[in-house]
Amino acid sequence: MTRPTSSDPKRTLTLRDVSEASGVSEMTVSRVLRNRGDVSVATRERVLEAARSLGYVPNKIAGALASQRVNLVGVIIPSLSNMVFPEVLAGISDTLEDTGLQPVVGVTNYSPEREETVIYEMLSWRPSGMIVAGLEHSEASRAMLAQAGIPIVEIMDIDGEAVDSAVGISHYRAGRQMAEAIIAAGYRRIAFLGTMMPHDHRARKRLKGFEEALAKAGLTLADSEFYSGGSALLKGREMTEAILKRSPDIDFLYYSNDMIGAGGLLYCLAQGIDVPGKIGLAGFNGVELLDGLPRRLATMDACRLEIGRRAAQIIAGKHEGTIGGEVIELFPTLEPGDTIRKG
Amino acid sequence: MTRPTSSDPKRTLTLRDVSEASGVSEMTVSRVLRNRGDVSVATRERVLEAARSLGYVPNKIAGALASQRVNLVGVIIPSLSNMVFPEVLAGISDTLEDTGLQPVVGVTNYSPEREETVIYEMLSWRPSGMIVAGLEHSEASRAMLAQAGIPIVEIMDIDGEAVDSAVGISHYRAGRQMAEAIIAAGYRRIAFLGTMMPHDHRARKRLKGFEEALAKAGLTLADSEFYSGGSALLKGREMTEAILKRSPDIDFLYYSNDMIGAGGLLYCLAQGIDVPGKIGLAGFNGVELLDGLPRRLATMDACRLEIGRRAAQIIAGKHEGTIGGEVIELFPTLEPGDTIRKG
DNA sequence: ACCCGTGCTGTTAGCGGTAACATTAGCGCA
DNA sequence: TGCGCTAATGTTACCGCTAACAGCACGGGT
Repeated sequence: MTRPTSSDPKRTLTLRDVSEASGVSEMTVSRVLRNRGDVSVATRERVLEAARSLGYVPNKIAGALASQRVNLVGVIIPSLSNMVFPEVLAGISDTLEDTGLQPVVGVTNYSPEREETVIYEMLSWRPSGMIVAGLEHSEASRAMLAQAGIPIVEIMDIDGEAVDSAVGISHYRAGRQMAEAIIAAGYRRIAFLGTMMPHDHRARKRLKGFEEALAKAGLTLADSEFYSGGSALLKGREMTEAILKRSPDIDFLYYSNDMIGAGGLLYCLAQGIDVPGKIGLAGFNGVELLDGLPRRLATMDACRLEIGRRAAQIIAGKHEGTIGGEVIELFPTLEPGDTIRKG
Repeated sequence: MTRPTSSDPKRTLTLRDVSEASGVSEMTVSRVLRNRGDVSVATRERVLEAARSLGYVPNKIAGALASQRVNLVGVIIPSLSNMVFPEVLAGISDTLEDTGLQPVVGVTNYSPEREETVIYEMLSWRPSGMIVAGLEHSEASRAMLAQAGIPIVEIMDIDGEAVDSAVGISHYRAGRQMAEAIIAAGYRRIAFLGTMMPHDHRARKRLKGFEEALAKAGLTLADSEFYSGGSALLKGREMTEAILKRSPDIDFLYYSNDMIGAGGLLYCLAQGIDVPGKIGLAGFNGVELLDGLPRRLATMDACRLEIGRRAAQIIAGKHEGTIGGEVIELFPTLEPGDTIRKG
């Protein structure tokens, strides 16, 4: 109440103010502002001018309530602190851009309880659709999503049952594929390094596929190391040091993500270890960061941008009409980089 | 209309459904669901049970319209694709967590026009407060924020005039301080490497402070290199190579962010250049990533978590009462790392 | 002349909640 | 016994906007 603000806004403006200022009914103002229905050029100009000069900002809350339409799409992801979800988001925003829909992000920190809360909060705003990372949710979460009566797209993963639609890759198969490539390249004493976050289902599925492919070749994991929290690059370095000290005969290190893989790579190079001759390395994700490394880490692109795009398309499409769940599987490409022996 | 969903939800539920199911008035249901006012234990139980079994999710749109209260805080940032804003966000979420307020993120991609749109959209949901990165906005943006009648906090930067409140550091002084430290360490042929994004005002201010401090010591930038887009780590490497080839007598490289600084560091180490003996390096931001590098890059912590926290506190506080803009300056600490000669 | 379509504008009735006030029952106490 | 008080619940009037329909002037076809 102290600082002066231009043209004292004691009360926030409504359609009525614009209507009075321009001498037409509220309804006509509403029509002008939404570009809907027929309005003569003259009144349109007059209304726009009035709205602009007053600094009117429509109240979407009232609008949404009256029209039963909300241009929001809820996007629920576990974390923002690694590069993977922002990239999915970018794909979503791009695609939603020219549909009038707008993404609203919620973060769960890999906690199912938190996810439940975030979904509940999100749904209470009656969005036009929801994009949720992963297929694993609490019973209550699944129920809420199923009941919501809006298109739901679960992303990243397709190894499981979707509530409605799904777009993603098979992490299980991604793990297998990487294992097969490693075995084909002649590595035999293979170790795994990853997170121990119990709720990173996708990392778990990759490991499962990986181990099964090893088993098929008569191999088992030679060693493994898990971490949680902290700087991934540093953890990668530390875990690599630890595992190589403990099991010096290891000839391959499979990391659950590129960031720790990069840490491991830097460690190996600093130690003068022959990569990929003596030890091979591989990560997962295809993060941009890797381009700047002294040597290109083998990895597997998780199709993040594409996943975002497809998910957004589904929402935007159903928004227009079609009903019915669809599951879209994308196929990651193995990028051998310079850290797996050729052939 | 094809897939079966549990207990067919043709129409979405309202208070009335819960009220009928539990035999009390809508008002009482509303009270129970919001924990407000006196309700007997018996009816409370009954209502909760009914709500739960129906799977009722309240409609916040209607609630917000009726109560003229929205528990959202708009957060507008230029980008999600470098680690800095997610960290600010983390600070904001943490602090908002137990205030009943919820952040909603908008991304501008460093475009003032986009920012204007995002602010407009955001305000049209009548949030309880807004947190906006930077002090530079279009006239229209500033006007909208000023008129909104809600607490506004501009973050990251304090070199300029705030619409309402501000929390941040002086990038200008941060640049000066780094220059002084570099000069004090005995470096004289100093180059700058950074983005050429015309809208990264904070990087610009750092450079300005940096150059002024050089000037005071009778120095000027020996060379400079700019980039845009692409993998920052890779760009850092490439720019470093380019600048060192062009100006081999450079003895210090000041990077506008840690990511390109890290790329430069990796390049120098790979080339066997004596760091910090022959060439010193410094970045800006204090990103976690750096912990995993072979050598710790000199940098300056931008207080990102703290900025987020303080901004959120201001919003939450004003939400409760106080009015009046406040400007909080935080002071980044110089972390010399291992890439500046000692004294 | 009549009717009907078309272009523009206004009126009415909610959307699904909540603030504020009204109502009722039950109780202690003078 | 009757008053005032509190606890528990209900009633009414919106919140700011939009869907749906109504009104009206004008013009052209028949």
